[in-house]
Amino acid sequence: MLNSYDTEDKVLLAVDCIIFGFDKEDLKILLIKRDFEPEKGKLSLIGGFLKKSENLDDAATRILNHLTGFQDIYMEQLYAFSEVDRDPVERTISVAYYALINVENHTEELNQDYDAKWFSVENAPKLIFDHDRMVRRAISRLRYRTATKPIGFELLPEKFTMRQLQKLYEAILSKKLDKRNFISKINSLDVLVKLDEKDMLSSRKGSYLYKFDQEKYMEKSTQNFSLNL
Amino acid sequence: MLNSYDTEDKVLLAVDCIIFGFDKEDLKILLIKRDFEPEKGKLSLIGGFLKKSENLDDAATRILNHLTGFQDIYMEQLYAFSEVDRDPVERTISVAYYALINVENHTEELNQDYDAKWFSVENAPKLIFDHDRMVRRAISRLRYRTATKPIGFELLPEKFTMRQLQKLYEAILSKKLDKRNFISKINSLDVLVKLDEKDMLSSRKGSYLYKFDQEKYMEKSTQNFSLNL
DNA sequence: TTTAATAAGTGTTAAAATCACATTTTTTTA
DNA sequence: TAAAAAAATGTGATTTTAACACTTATTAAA
Repeated sequence: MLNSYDTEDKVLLAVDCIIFGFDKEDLKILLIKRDFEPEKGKLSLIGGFLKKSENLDDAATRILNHLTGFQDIYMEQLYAFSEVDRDPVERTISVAYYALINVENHTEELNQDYDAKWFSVENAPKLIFDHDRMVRRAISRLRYRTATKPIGFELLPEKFTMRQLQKLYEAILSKKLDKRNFISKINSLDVLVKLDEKDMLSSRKGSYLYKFDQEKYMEKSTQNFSLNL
Repeated sequence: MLNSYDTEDKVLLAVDCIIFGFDKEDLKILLIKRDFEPEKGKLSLIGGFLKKSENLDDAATRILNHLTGFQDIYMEQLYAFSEVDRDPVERTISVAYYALINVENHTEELNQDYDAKWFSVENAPKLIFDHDRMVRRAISRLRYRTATKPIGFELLPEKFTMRQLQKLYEAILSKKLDKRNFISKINSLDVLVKLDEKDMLSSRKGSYLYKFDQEKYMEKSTQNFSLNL
């Protein structure tokens, strides 16, 4: 059956995922050694192709789950990369997504069939194709997101200290923050619950653990706010 | 020649353009009556398909130029829309772009072969497919952009009054602004040049015309800044 | 020619937000 | 019991933001 679209070009649509993780100190990204030509053996983002039967969000979720085993992950569409020669094999447009996860909770479930490893975002290795550009754009989006959504929490374990939360924001924004000012700004968001429990690993005194107030957190995630750190 | 991508699905990649214009009072978008089935006769964004030989930015520019005659227009990629059934004819992913133009300067050069007309963004008509969603997302991006780039200027004639600039920002943000505060914030951006000329159309006293300082403007457009209105 | 009308132009002040900054507390281990 | 280590906590100065009203320049009408 003919239709007016029949003379148009069709292309491959890739989905590449920038997976951010945090391990108490540094912001990391998950990379794999590409196991097919071209650029076999080089480092690459986790990626795959869109199927006709799914939308891009679903494809991103499927690809992430397939290559890592991760489920229920925060993902957001980033940008479509479309330079004509970006993939030497064939004309491919790639829609990048970024995801946020907590390294600790997810490292054991990492699917070992694929050689995925965490790399620090600072001094990251060179990636194939235009994947470096994707990472740079993802970082810049992530920085913006911290100012509009309570996003950083996705990267932390369920219970965490203020210090850890601050380290996370410092890693994302790549700058030092003042402890007292940070705490009062975070508290003013009104999404945290202070627990009676202390974390005794980091100091002799021990530091209080926090978790978020699920309800308030969901509320703030759907609204917009402004957090200037 | 076979390669590892051969078993993957290929899809049509559309590019749809949200073209914002400003006519001294209201923020508008340019729409066309679709002249082919399905949904023939209904209102739609300006769109077309990506060719294998071009990237998305080039496709957006080509499509805009072809359907309107406009050239040298500010465009920015917005988002990829990919619901499986978004286009009933065939699986199509659409990457939306938005553009900003000055209605006055461009209405005469509007290509009359296509039945393109300006519609107010407030009380806009219902559009085909998911084009309404695209418009909503474009407005929200545009609002954000006003806070980070000297973007609004693309929508004004070369010489304009402070009043016109304020009206533009009011239309984009959909709220009233204080005249004195607005002027001082704009001036602090340091991109405007006050001319000796006055616009005598709007009042008996006449109001000074401004243009931008090209050099400073370009500087600020590439940097980021923060303008809270 | 005087007056009425119209939008333009212009500063100040109070309130709120931001930033810089240092000491005390708790606990463990030597 | 003293020393060490990180946690916890508040204030004051500065900057930014927001609210607010009268005077000026000009033209058209009386």
